[in-house]
Amino acid sequence: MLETSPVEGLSAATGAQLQREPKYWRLKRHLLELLDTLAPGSPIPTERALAAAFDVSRTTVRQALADLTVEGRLHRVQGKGTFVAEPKVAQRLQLSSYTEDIRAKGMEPSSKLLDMSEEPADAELSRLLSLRAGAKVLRLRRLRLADGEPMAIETTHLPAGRFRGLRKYVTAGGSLYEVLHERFGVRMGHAEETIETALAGPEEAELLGADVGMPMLLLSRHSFATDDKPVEWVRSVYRGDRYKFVTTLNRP
Amino acid sequence: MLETSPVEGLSAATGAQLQREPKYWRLKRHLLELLDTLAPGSPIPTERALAAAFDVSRTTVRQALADLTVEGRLHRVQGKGTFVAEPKVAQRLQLSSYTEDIRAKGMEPSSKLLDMSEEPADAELSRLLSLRAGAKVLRLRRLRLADGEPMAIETTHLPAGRFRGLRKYVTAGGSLYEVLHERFGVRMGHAEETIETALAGPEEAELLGADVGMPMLLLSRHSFATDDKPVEWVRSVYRGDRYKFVTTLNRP
DNA sequence: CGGTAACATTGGTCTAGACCTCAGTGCCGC
DNA sequence: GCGGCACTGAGGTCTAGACCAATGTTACCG
Repeated sequence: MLETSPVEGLSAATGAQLQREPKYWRLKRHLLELLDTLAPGSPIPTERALAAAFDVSRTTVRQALADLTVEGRLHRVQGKGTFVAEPKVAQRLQLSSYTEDIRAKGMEPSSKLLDMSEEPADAELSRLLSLRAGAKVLRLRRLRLADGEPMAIETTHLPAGRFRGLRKYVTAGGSLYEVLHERFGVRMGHAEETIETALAGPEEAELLGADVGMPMLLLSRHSFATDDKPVEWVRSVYRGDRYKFVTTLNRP
Repeated sequence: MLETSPVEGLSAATGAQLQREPKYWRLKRHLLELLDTLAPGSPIPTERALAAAFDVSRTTVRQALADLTVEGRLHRVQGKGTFVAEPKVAQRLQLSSYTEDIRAKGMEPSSKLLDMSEEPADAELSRLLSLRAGAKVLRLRRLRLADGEPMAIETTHLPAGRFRGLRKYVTAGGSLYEVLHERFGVRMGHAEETIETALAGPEEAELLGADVGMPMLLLSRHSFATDDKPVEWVRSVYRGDRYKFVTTLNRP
Protein backbone atom coordinates (compact mmCIF):
# COMPACT_ATOMS: atom_id res chain seq x y z
CA MET A 1 0.00 0.00 0.00
CA LEU A 2 1.01 3.55 -0.67
CA GLU A 3 3.02 5.57 -3.12
CA THR A 4 3.69 6.26 -6.72
CA SER A 5 6.60 5.85 -9.03
CA PRO A 6 6.72 4.24 -12.42
CA VAL A 7 9.10 1.53 -13.43
CA GLU A 8 10.85 2.50 -16.60
CA GLY A 9 12.67 0.38 -19.11
CA LEU A 10 10.95 -2.16 -21.28
CA SER A 11 10.18 -0.03 -24.26
CA ALA A 12 9.51 -1.69 -27.57
CA ALA A 13 9.62 -5.38 -28.45
CA THR A 14 8.32 -8.12 -26.18
CA GLY A 15 4.95 -7.10 -27.55
CA ALA A 16 2.10 -7.66 -25.17
CA GLN A 17 2.48 -8.72 -21.59
CA LEU A 18 5.21 -6.81 -19.72
CA GLN A 19 3.93 -4.00 -17.54
CA ARG A 20 5.84 -4.14 -14.27
CA GLU A 21 3.66 -1.45 -12.86
CA PRO A 22 0.79 -2.09 -10.47
CA LYS A 23 -2.52 -0.93 -11.77
CA TYR A 24 -3.09 1.38 -8.81
CA TRP A 25 0.11 3.29 -9.66
CA ARG A 26 -1.24 4.04 -13.07
CA LEU A 27 -4.50 5.09 -11.53
CA LYS A 28 -2.71 7.34 -9.05
CA ARG A 29 -0.78 9.05 -11.79
CA HIS A 30 -3.95 9.66 -13.71
CA LEU A 31 -5.65 11.09 -10.64
CA LEU A 32 -2.70 13.35 -9.82
CA GLU A 33 -2.98 14.85 -13.29
CA LEU A 34 -6.68 15.29 -12.76
CA LEU A 35 -6.11 17.01 -9.42
CA ASP A 36 -3.97 19.67 -11.07
CA THR A 37 -6.92 20.69 -13.19
CA LEU A 38 -9.44 20.93 -10.36
CA ALA A 39 -10.02 23.54 -7.70
CA PRO A 40 -9.69 22.52 -4.04
CA GLY A 41 -12.98 21.21 -2.76
CA SER A 42 -14.12 19.86 -6.11
CA PRO A 43 -15.51 16.35 -6.08
CA ILE A 44 -13.78 13.62 -8.06
CA PRO A 45 -15.49 10.59 -9.60
CA THR A 46 -16.85 7.96 -7.25
CA GLU A 47 -15.00 4.76 -6.48
CA ARG A 48 -17.41 2.71 -8.53
CA ALA A 49 -17.17 5.08 -11.48
CA LEU A 50 -13.37 4.93 -11.43
CA ALA A 51 -13.44 1.15 -11.18
CA ALA A 52 -15.64 0.95 -14.24
CA ALA A 53 -13.71 3.57 -16.19
CA PHE A 54 -10.34 1.90 -15.61
CA ASP A 55 -11.69 -1.62 -15.68
CA VAL A 56 -10.27 -2.56 -12.29
CA SER A 57 -11.87 -3.74 -9.09
CA ARG A 58 -13.12 -1.29 -6.52
CA THR A 59 -10.47 -2.59 -4.11
CA THR A 60 -7.77 -1.42 -6.48
CA VAL A 61 -9.37 1.99 -6.82
CA ARG A 62 -9.51 2.24 -3.03
CA GLN A 63 -5.82 1.47 -2.75
CA ALA A 64 -5.01 4.41 -5.01
CA LEU A 65 -7.46 6.71 -3.22
CA ALA A 66 -6.16 5.68 0.21
CA ASP A 67 -2.63 6.59 -0.83
CA LEU A 68 -3.67 9.99 -2.13
CA THR A 69 -5.68 10.62 1.01
CA VAL A 70 -2.78 9.90 3.33
CA GLU A 71 -0.64 12.13 1.12
CA GLY A 72 -3.03 14.96 1.75
CA ARG A 73 -4.23 15.28 -1.81
CA LEU A 74 -7.77 14.04 -1.25
CA HIS A 75 -10.42 14.37 1.39
CA ARG A 76 -13.03 11.68 1.79
CA VAL A 77 -16.43 11.84 3.45
CA GLN A 78 -18.59 8.78 3.86
CA GLY A 79 -21.93 9.17 2.21
CA LYS A 80 -20.88 12.28 0.28
CA GLY A 81 -17.86 11.65 -1.86
CA THR A 82 -14.17 12.28 -2.43
CA PHE A 83 -12.85 15.81 -2.86
CA VAL A 84 -9.69 17.65 -3.82
CA ALA A 85 -7.82 18.72 -0.66
CA GLU A 86 -6.60 22.22 0.22
CA PRO A 87 -2.94 23.16 -0.28
CA LYS A 88 -0.44 23.65 2.55
CA VAL A 89 -0.08 26.77 4.66
CA ALA A 90 3.16 27.83 6.30
CA GLN A 91 3.31 28.35 10.04
CA ARG A 92 6.14 30.30 11.56
CA LEU A 93 7.97 28.73 14.47
CA GLN A 94 8.59 31.43 17.00
CA LEU A 95 8.24 32.15 20.65
CA SER A 96 5.03 34.06 20.49
CA SER A 97 1.45 33.26 21.19
CA TYR A 98 -0.87 31.67 18.76
CA THR A 99 -2.92 34.81 18.69
CA GLU A 100 0.10 36.92 17.65
CA ASP A 101 1.20 34.39 15.07
CA ILE A 102 -2.03 34.29 13.20
CA ARG A 103 -2.64 38.03 13.31
CA ALA A 104 0.83 38.53 11.83
CA LYS A 105 -0.25 36.44 8.89
CA GLY A 106 -3.28 38.61 8.28
CA MET A 107 -5.76 36.05 9.46
CA GLU A 108 -8.24 36.16 12.27
CA PRO A 109 -7.34 33.81 15.12
CA SER A 110 -9.89 32.14 17.31
CA SER A 111 -9.90 29.34 19.84
CA LYS A 112 -12.46 26.95 21.06
CA LEU A 113 -11.94 25.69 24.56
CA LEU A 114 -12.51 21.97 24.39
CA ASP A 115 -12.00 21.31 28.07
CA MET A 116 -10.26 22.62 31.14
CA SER A 117 -9.42 20.69 34.28
CA GLU A 118 -7.15 20.61 37.27
CA GLU A 119 -5.26 17.43 37.83
CA PRO A 120 -2.42 16.26 40.07
CA ALA A 121 0.89 16.23 38.23
CA ASP A 122 2.35 12.87 37.34
CA ALA A 123 6.07 12.23 37.56
CA GLU A 124 6.76 13.58 34.08
CA LEU A 125 4.77 16.78 34.46
CA SER A 126 6.09 17.57 37.91
CA ARG A 127 9.60 17.33 36.51
CA LEU A 128 8.82 19.54 33.53
CA LEU A 129 7.11 22.22 35.60
CA SER A 130 9.38 21.94 38.66
CA LEU A 131 6.56 20.96 40.93
CA ARG A 132 6.42 18.44 43.72
CA ALA A 133 4.71 15.23 42.65
CA GLY A 134 0.97 15.50 42.97
CA ALA A 135 0.79 19.32 42.81
CA LYS A 136 -2.19 20.67 40.92
CA VAL A 137 -1.78 21.29 37.22
CA LEU A 138 -4.18 23.28 35.06
CA ARG A 139 -4.85 21.49 31.82
CA LEU A 140 -6.33 23.38 28.86
CA ARG A 141 -7.32 21.74 25.66
CA ARG A 142 -8.09 24.12 22.83
CA LEU A 143 -8.94 23.91 19.19
CA ARG A 144 -7.05 26.60 17.29
CA LEU A 145 -8.59 28.20 14.24
CA ALA A 146 -7.59 30.78 11.66
CA ASP A 147 -10.37 32.50 9.75
CA GLY A 148 -12.66 29.82 11.16
CA GLU A 149 -10.60 26.94 9.78
CA PRO A 150 -9.31 24.38 12.31
CA MET A 151 -5.53 24.57 12.49
CA ALA A 152 -4.43 22.59 15.49
CA ILE A 153 -5.33 21.00 18.77
CA GLU A 154 -3.29 22.37 21.63
CA THR A 155 -3.03 20.88 25.09
CA THR A 156 -1.40 23.20 27.62
CA HIS A 157 -0.29 22.36 31.16
CA LEU A 158 0.44 25.11 33.67
CA PRO A 159 1.19 25.04 37.40
CA ALA A 160 -2.19 25.83 38.98
CA GLY A 161 -0.67 27.15 42.19
CA ARG A 162 1.28 29.96 40.54
CA PHE A 163 -1.61 31.16 38.44
CA ARG A 164 -4.66 31.26 40.67
CA GLY A 165 -7.66 32.70 38.93
CA LEU A 166 -6.30 31.93 35.50
CA ARG A 167 -9.31 29.81 34.75
CA LYS A 168 -11.76 32.69 34.60
CA TYR A 169 -9.49 34.85 32.43
CA VAL A 170 -9.10 31.99 29.99
CA THR A 171 -12.80 31.28 29.95
CA ALA A 172 -13.38 34.92 29.05
CA GLY A 173 -11.33 34.31 25.90
CA GLY A 174 -8.22 36.25 24.98
CA SER A 175 -4.60 35.31 24.60
CA LEU A 176 -3.12 33.14 27.31
CA TYR A 177 0.25 34.84 26.96
CA GLU A 178 -1.35 38.26 27.32
CA VAL A 179 -3.14 37.18 30.47
CA LEU A 180 0.03 35.74 31.95
CA HIS A 181 1.84 39.00 31.27
CA GLU A 182 -0.82 41.45 32.34
CA ARG A 183 -2.29 39.62 35.31
CA PHE A 184 0.69 37.68 36.61
CA GLY A 185 3.66 39.68 35.34
CA VAL A 186 5.11 36.64 33.60
CA ARG A 187 6.75 36.87 30.20
CA MET A 188 8.17 34.03 28.16
CA GLY A 189 11.94 33.95 27.97
CA HIS A 190 12.87 30.88 26.03
CA ALA A 191 11.36 27.58 25.04
CA GLU A 192 12.44 24.18 23.86
CA GLU A 193 10.44 22.68 21.04
CA THR A 194 10.42 19.30 19.44
CA ILE A 195 8.78 18.47 16.15
CA GLU A 196 7.88 15.03 14.96
CA THR A 197 5.31 13.28 12.84
CA ALA A 198 2.37 11.24 13.99
CA LEU A 199 -0.81 10.00 12.45
CA ALA A 200 -4.26 11.34 13.15
CA GLY A 201 -6.47 9.35 15.45
CA PRO A 202 -10.23 9.44 15.09
CA GLU A 203 -10.68 12.22 17.63
CA GLU A 204 -8.03 14.51 16.14
CA ALA A 205 -9.28 13.83 12.64
CA GLU A 206 -12.79 14.78 13.64
CA LEU A 207 -11.79 17.96 15.42
CA LEU A 208 -9.49 19.12 12.66
CA GLY A 209 -11.77 18.15 9.83
CA ALA A 210 -9.10 15.80 8.54
CA ASP A 211 -9.04 12.13 7.77
CA VAL A 212 -8.03 9.40 10.15
CA GLY A 213 -4.50 8.20 9.46
CA MET A 214 -3.36 11.41 7.86
CA PRO A 215 0.15 12.49 8.82
CA MET A 216 0.23 15.23 11.44
CA LEU A 217 2.97 17.47 12.75
CA LEU A 218 3.37 17.04 16.48
CA LEU A 219 4.86 20.01 18.25
CA SER A 220 5.84 19.91 21.92
CA ARG A 221 6.82 23.12 23.64
CA HIS A 222 8.42 23.56 27.04
CA SER A 223 8.37 27.26 27.87
CA PHE A 224 10.28 29.17 30.53
CA ALA A 225 9.71 32.67 31.85
CA THR A 226 12.35 35.38 31.74
CA ASP A 227 13.43 34.23 35.21
CA ASP A 228 13.98 30.73 33.79
CA LYS A 229 11.18 29.17 35.79
CA PRO A 230 9.14 26.71 33.75
CA VAL A 231 5.74 28.11 32.83
CA GLU A 232 4.03 25.70 30.52
CA TRP A 233 4.24 22.36 28.79
CA VAL A 234 2.32 22.23 25.53
CA ARG A 235 1.59 19.55 23.03
CA SER A 236 0.03 20.56 19.72
CA VAL A 237 -1.17 18.59 16.76
CA TYR A 238 -1.15 20.32 13.37
CA ARG A 239 -2.54 19.03 10.12
CA GLY A 240 0.52 17.80 8.22
CA ASP A 241 -1.13 18.17 4.87
CA ARG A 242 -1.80 21.85 5.29
CA TYR A 243 0.92 23.30 7.47
CA LYS A 244 4.64 23.56 7.65
CA PHE A 245 6.88 25.15 10.20
CA VAL A 246 9.41 27.84 9.46
CA THR A 247 12.22 28.89 11.74
CA THR A 248 15.30 31.08 11.61
CA LEU A 249 18.53 29.79 13.04
CA ASN A 250 21.49 31.86 14.15
CA ARG A 251 25.05 30.79 14.68
CA PRO A 252 25.75 30.73 18.44
CA MET B 1 -8.00 2.48 6.06
CA LEU B 2 -5.72 3.48 8.88
CA GLU B 3 -5.83 4.00 12.62
CA THR B 4 -6.90 2.58 15.94
CA SER B 5 -9.36 3.55 18.61
CA PRO B 6 -12.22 1.58 20.07
CA VAL B 7 -15.79 2.73 20.23
CA GLU B 8 -17.14 2.47 23.72
CA GLY B 9 -20.68 2.37 24.99
CA LEU B 10 -22.99 -0.57 24.45
CA SER B 11 -22.24 -2.60 27.53
CA ALA B 12 -24.58 -5.34 28.67
CA ALA B 13 -28.00 -6.30 27.29
CA THR B 14 -28.70 -6.37 23.55
CA GLY B 15 -27.09 -9.79 23.74
CA ALA B 16 -25.32 -10.88 20.61
CA GLN B 17 -24.81 -8.68 17.59
CA LEU B 18 -23.58 -5.17 18.47
CA GLN B 19 -19.87 -4.60 18.00
CA ARG B 20 -19.37 -1.22 16.36
CA GLU B 21 -15.70 -1.85 15.99
CA PRO B 22 -14.07 -2.95 12.76
CA LYS B 23 -12.21 -6.20 13.03
CA TYR B 24 -8.94 -4.65 11.97
CA TRP B 25 -9.09 -2.23 14.93
CA ARG B 26 -9.24 -5.13 17.28
CA LEU B 27 -6.38 -6.78 15.45
CA LYS B 28 -4.34 -3.60 15.66
CA ARG B 29 -4.87 -3.32 19.39
CA HIS B 30 -3.78 -6.89 19.83
CA LEU B 31 -0.66 -6.33 17.74
CA LEU B 32 0.23 -3.14 19.62
CA GLU B 33 0.21 -5.13 22.84
CA LEU B 34 2.36 -7.76 21.23
CA LEU B 35 4.83 -5.13 20.01
CA ASP B 36 5.43 -3.94 23.56
CA THR B 37 6.69 -7.37 24.49
CA LEU B 38 9.07 -7.78 21.57
CA ALA B 39 12.49 -6.38 20.90
CA PRO B 40 12.98 -4.15 17.83
CA GLY B 41 13.85 -6.27 14.85
CA SER B 42 11.91 -9.31 16.01
CA PRO B 43 9.66 -10.92 13.45
CA ILE B 44 5.93 -11.06 14.04
CA PRO B 45 3.58 -13.77 12.75
CA THR B 46 2.98 -13.91 9.03
CA GLU B 47 -0.12 -12.45 7.41
CA ARG B 48 -1.54 -15.87 6.76
CA ALA B 49 -0.90 -17.02 10.31
CA LEU B 50 -2.63 -13.95 11.72
CA ALA B 51 -5.56 -14.40 9.37
CA ALA B 52 -5.99 -17.97 10.59
CA ALA B 53 -5.48 -17.11 14.27
CA PHE B 54 -8.04 -14.32 14.27
CA ASP B 55 -10.35 -15.96 11.78
CA VAL B 56 -10.40 -13.04 9.38
CA SER B 57 -9.40 -12.71 5.75
CA ARG B 58 -5.87 -11.86 4.78
CA THR B 59 -7.10 -8.55 3.37
CA THR B 60 -8.25 -7.53 6.83
CA VAL B 61 -4.91 -8.50 8.35
CA ARG B 62 -3.15 -6.44 5.71
CA GLN B 63 -5.25 -3.40 6.56
CA ALA B 64 -4.10 -3.60 10.18
CA LEU B 65 -0.48 -4.22 9.21
CA ALA B 66 -0.50 -1.37 6.67
CA ASP B 67 -1.69 1.04 9.37
CA LEU B 68 0.98 -0.05 11.80
CA THR B 69 3.62 0.20 9.09
CA VAL B 70 2.72 3.76 8.18
CA GLU B 71 2.71 4.57 11.89
CA GLY B 72 6.30 3.42 12.10
CA ARG B 73 5.65 0.46 14.36
CA LEU B 74 6.38 -2.26 11.84
CA HIS B 75 8.85 -2.84 9.06
CA ARG B 76 7.93 -5.09 6.18
CA VAL B 77 10.21 -6.80 3.68
CA GLN B 78 8.86 -8.70 0.75
CA GLY B 79 9.97 -12.29 0.74
CA LYS B 80 11.21 -12.15 4.36
CA GLY B 81 8.55 -11.06 6.79
CA THR B 82 7.24 -8.35 9.07
CA PHE B 83 9.37 -7.01 11.90
CA VAL B 84 9.12 -4.75 14.93
CA ALA B 85 10.43 -1.27 14.03
CA GLU B 86 13.12 0.71 15.86
CA PRO B 87 12.14 3.55 18.23
CA LYS B 88 12.61 7.26 17.47
CA VAL B 89 15.83 9.23 17.84
CA ALA B 90 15.96 12.95 18.51
CA GLN B 91 17.81 15.27 16.15
CA ARG B 92 18.76 18.74 17.26
CA LEU B 93 17.83 21.63 15.00
CA GLN B 94 20.73 24.00 14.95
CA LEU B 95 22.92 25.89 12.60
CA SER B 96 25.81 23.50 12.57
CA SER B 97 27.02 20.86 10.21
CA TYR B 98 25.74 17.38 10.15
CA THR B 99 29.17 16.17 11.19
CA GLU B 100 29.13 18.35 14.31
CA ASP B 101 25.57 17.39 15.18
CA ILE B 102 26.16 13.70 15.20
CA ARG B 103 29.50 13.87 17.01
CA ALA B 104 27.79 15.89 19.73
CA LYS B 105 25.41 13.04 20.23
CA GLY B 106 28.22 10.57 20.72
CA MET B 107 27.73 8.84 17.43
CA GLU B 108 30.01 8.44 14.48
CA PRO B 109 28.86 10.40 11.45
CA SER B 110 29.47 9.31 7.91
CA SER B 111 28.23 10.26 4.50
CA LYS B 112 27.88 8.49 1.26
CA LEU B 113 28.04 10.67 -1.80
CA LEU B 114 25.20 9.52 -4.01
CA ASP B 115 25.93 11.89 -6.83
CA MET B 116 27.46 15.24 -7.65
CA SER B 117 26.77 17.37 -10.67
CA GLU B 118 26.92 20.91 -12.00
CA GLU B 119 23.74 22.23 -13.48
CA PRO B 120 22.42 25.57 -14.66
CA ALA B 121 20.22 27.23 -12.05
CA ASP B 122 16.52 27.37 -12.75
CA ALA B 123 14.47 30.41 -11.82
CA GLU B 124 13.85 29.23 -8.27
CA LEU B 125 17.46 28.35 -7.51
CA SER B 126 18.91 31.49 -9.04
CA ARG B 127 16.63 33.51 -6.80
CA LEU B 128 17.56 31.55 -3.69
CA LEU B 129 21.29 31.76 -4.33
CA SER B 130 21.30 35.28 -5.81
CA LEU B 131 22.66 34.10 -9.12
CA ARG B 132 21.80 35.15 -12.62
CA ALA B 133 19.52 32.65 -14.34
CA GLY B 134 21.50 29.83 -15.87
CA ALA B 135 24.59 30.23 -13.66
CA LYS B 136 26.23 26.97 -12.67
CA VAL B 137 25.09 25.31 -9.49
CA LEU B 138 26.89 22.48 -7.72
CA ARG B 139 24.44 19.83 -6.65
CA LEU B 140 25.44 17.27 -4.02
CA ARG B 141 23.27 14.41 -3.02
CA ARG B 142 24.42 12.58 0.08
CA LEU B 143 23.16 9.81 2.27
CA ARG B 144 23.76 10.71 5.91
CA LEU B 145 24.51 7.99 8.42
CA ALA B 146 25.14 7.76 12.14
CA ASP B 147 26.98 4.72 13.40
CA GLY B 148 26.37 3.22 9.99
CA GLU B 149 22.59 3.66 10.14
CA PRO B 150 20.97 5.72 7.37
CA MET B 151 19.54 8.92 8.83
CA ALA B 152 18.65 11.16 5.96
CA ILE B 153 19.06 12.02 2.32
CA GLU B 154 20.43 15.50 1.83
CA THR B 155 20.49 17.42 -1.42
CA THR B 156 22.67 20.54 -1.31
CA HIS B 157 22.90 23.30 -3.90
CA LEU B 158 25.80 25.74 -3.88
CA PRO B 159 26.90 28.44 -6.33
CA ALA B 160 29.64 26.72 -8.33
CA GLY B 161 31.31 29.96 -9.33
CA ARG B 162 32.06 31.07 -5.78
CA PHE B 163 33.47 27.75 -4.70
CA ARG B 164 35.76 26.55 -7.45
CA GLY B 165 37.55 23.36 -6.54
CA LEU B 166 34.97 22.42 -3.95
CA ARG B 167 34.27 19.20 -5.79
CA LYS B 168 37.60 17.61 -5.01
CA TYR B 169 37.51 18.58 -1.33
CA VAL B 170 34.05 17.06 -1.02
CA THR B 171 35.08 13.92 -2.84
CA ALA B 172 37.92 13.54 -0.33
CA GLY B 173 35.27 13.34 2.40
CA GLY B 174 35.12 15.64 5.38
CA SER B 175 32.63 18.20 6.52
CA LEU B 176 31.30 20.59 3.90
CA TYR B 177 31.05 23.38 6.43
CA GLU B 178 34.66 22.86 7.48
CA VAL B 179 35.83 23.00 3.90
CA LEU B 180 33.87 26.18 3.25
CA HIS B 181 35.42 27.79 6.29
CA GLU B 182 39.00 26.62 5.87
CA ARG B 183 39.32 26.81 2.11
CA PHE B 184 37.00 29.65 1.24
CA GLY B 185 36.80 31.66 4.45
CA VAL B 186 33.03 31.35 4.56
CA ARG B 187 31.14 30.79 7.79
CA MET B 188 27.42 30.34 8.23
CA GLY B 189 25.63 33.27 9.78
CA HIS B 190 21.98 32.42 9.80
CA ALA B 191 19.57 30.14 8.05
CA GLU B 192 15.89 29.80 7.41
CA GLU B 193 14.43 26.35 7.79
CA THR B 194 11.07 24.87 7.02
CA ILE B 195 9.82 21.56 8.31
CA GLU B 196 6.95 19.60 6.87
CA THR B 197 5.81 16.06 6.41
CA ALA B 198 5.88 14.00 3.27
CA LEU B 199 5.65 10.36 2.42
CA ALA B 200 8.51 8.20 1.33
CA GLY B 201 8.80 7.41 -2.34
CA PRO B 202 10.38 4.16 -3.50
CA GLU B 203 13.83 5.67 -3.92
CA GLU B 204 13.93 7.33 -0.51
CA ALA B 205 12.55 4.24 1.14
CA GLU B 206 15.21 2.11 -0.41
CA LEU B 207 18.08 4.42 0.51
CA LEU B 208 16.90 4.93 4.07
CA GLY B 209 15.97 1.32 4.67
CA ALA B 210 12.38 2.37 5.30
CA ASP B 211 9.08 1.42 3.77
CA VAL B 212 7.39 3.16 0.89
CA GLY B 213 4.61 5.42 2.11
CA MET B 214 6.08 5.94 5.56
CA PRO B 215 5.81 9.50 6.85
CA MET B 216 9.05 11.48 6.54
CA LEU B 217 10.20 14.80 7.91
CA LEU B 218 11.15 17.14 5.13
CA LEU B 219 13.61 19.83 6.10
CA SER B 220 14.55 22.67 3.77
CA ARG B 221 17.39 24.95 4.74
CA HIS B 222 18.41 28.22 3.17
CA SER B 223 21.74 29.25 4.65
CA PHE B 224 23.50 32.61 4.55
CA ALA B 225 27.13 33.46 5.36
CA THR B 226 28.11 35.97 8.01
CA ASP B 227 28.12 38.63 5.27
CA ASP B 228 24.47 37.70 4.53
CA LYS B 229 25.23 36.31 1.10
CA PRO B 230 23.31 33.10 0.36
CA VAL B 231 25.56 30.05 0.50
CA GLU B 232 23.43 26.98 0.14
CA TRP B 233 19.97 25.63 -0.42
CA VAL B 234 19.43 22.22 1.12
CA ARG B 235 16.58 19.80 1.12
CA SER B 236 16.75 16.81 3.49
CA VAL B 237 14.49 13.87 4.03
CA TYR B 238 14.52 12.25 7.48
CA ARG B 239 12.78 9.09 8.58
CA GLY B 240 9.72 10.32 10.44
CA ASP B 241 9.36 7.16 12.43
CA ARG B 242 12.81 7.41 13.96
CA TYR B 243 13.68 11.08 14.26
CA LYS B 244 12.36 14.25 15.73
CA PHE B 245 13.72 17.75 15.64
CA VAL B 246 14.51 19.82 18.70
CA THR B 247 15.03 23.55 18.75
CA THR B 248 15.39 26.31 21.29
CA LEU B 249 13.48 29.53 20.82
CA ASN B 250 14.30 32.88 22.36
CA ARG B 251 12.09 35.87 22.80
CA PRO B 252 13.17 38.64 20.37
C1' DC C 1 -46.83 23.36 4.47
C1' DG C 2 -44.11 20.37 7.27
C1' DG C 3 -42.46 16.26 8.74
C1' DT C 4 -40.99 11.70 7.96
C1' DA C 5 -40.42 7.38 5.77
C1' DA C 6 -38.33 5.13 1.93
C1' DC C 7 -34.84 5.04 -1.39
C1' DA C 8 -30.56 6.06 -3.89
C1' DT C 9 -25.80 6.93 -3.64
C1' DT C 10 -21.40 7.30 -1.51
C1' DG C 11 -17.62 5.67 1.06
C1' DG C 12 -16.27 1.77 4.78
C1' DT C 13 -15.53 -3.00 5.98
C1' DC C 14 -14.90 -7.77 4.71
C1' DT C 15 -14.48 -12.31 2.28
C1' DA C 16 -12.12 -16.20 -0.22
C1' DG C 17 -9.22 -16.99 -3.31
C1' DA C 18 -6.05 -16.15 -7.35
C1' DC C 19 -1.44 -15.15 -9.10
C1' DC C 20 2.82 -12.33 -8.67
C1' DT C 21 7.61 -11.11 -6.92
C1' DC C 22 11.35 -11.62 -3.85
C1' DA C 23 14.42 -14.10 -0.53
C1' DG C 24 16.31 -18.05 1.26
C1' DT C 25 17.42 -23.17 1.14
C1' DG C 26 19.00 -27.17 -0.51
C1' DC C 27 19.90 -30.45 -3.83
C1' DC C 28 21.99 -31.74 -8.13
C1' DG C 29 25.24 -31.82 -11.60
C1' DC C 30 29.47 -30.26 -13.55
C1' DG D 1 33.78 -27.13 -4.48
C1' DC D 2 30.50 -24.43 -6.47
C1' DG D 3 27.21 -22.63 -9.74
C1' DG D 4 22.41 -23.09 -10.84
C1' DC D 5 17.90 -24.30 -10.54
C1' DA D 6 13.80 -25.85 -8.24
C1' DC D 7 11.10 -25.34 -4.28
C1' DT D 8 9.15 -23.12 -0.24
C1' DG D 9 7.25 -19.40 2.03
C1' DA D 10 7.09 -14.59 2.84
C1' DG D 11 4.78 -10.15 1.40
C1' DG D 12 2.46 -7.56 -2.97
C1' DT D 13 -1.28 -7.02 -6.23
C1' DC D 14 -5.91 -7.99 -7.74
C1' DT D 15 -10.76 -9.71 -8.37
C1' DA D 16 -15.91 -9.86 -7.89
C1' DG D 17 -19.02 -9.43 -4.90
C1' DA D 18 -21.32 -8.90 -0.29
C1' DC D 19 -23.21 -6.05 3.39
C1' DC D 20 -22.83 -1.77 6.51
C1' DA D 21 -23.03 3.30 7.61
C1' DA D 22 -23.67 7.97 6.54
C1' DT D 23 -25.80 11.34 3.56
C1' DG D 24 -29.05 13.49 0.66
C1' DT D 25 -33.33 13.37 -2.05
C1' DT D 26 -37.95 12.38 -2.99
C1' DA D 27 -42.53 11.33 -2.35
C1' DC D 28 -46.18 10.71 0.48
C1' DC D 29 -49.27 11.80 4.28
C1' DG D 30 -51.26 14.45 7.97
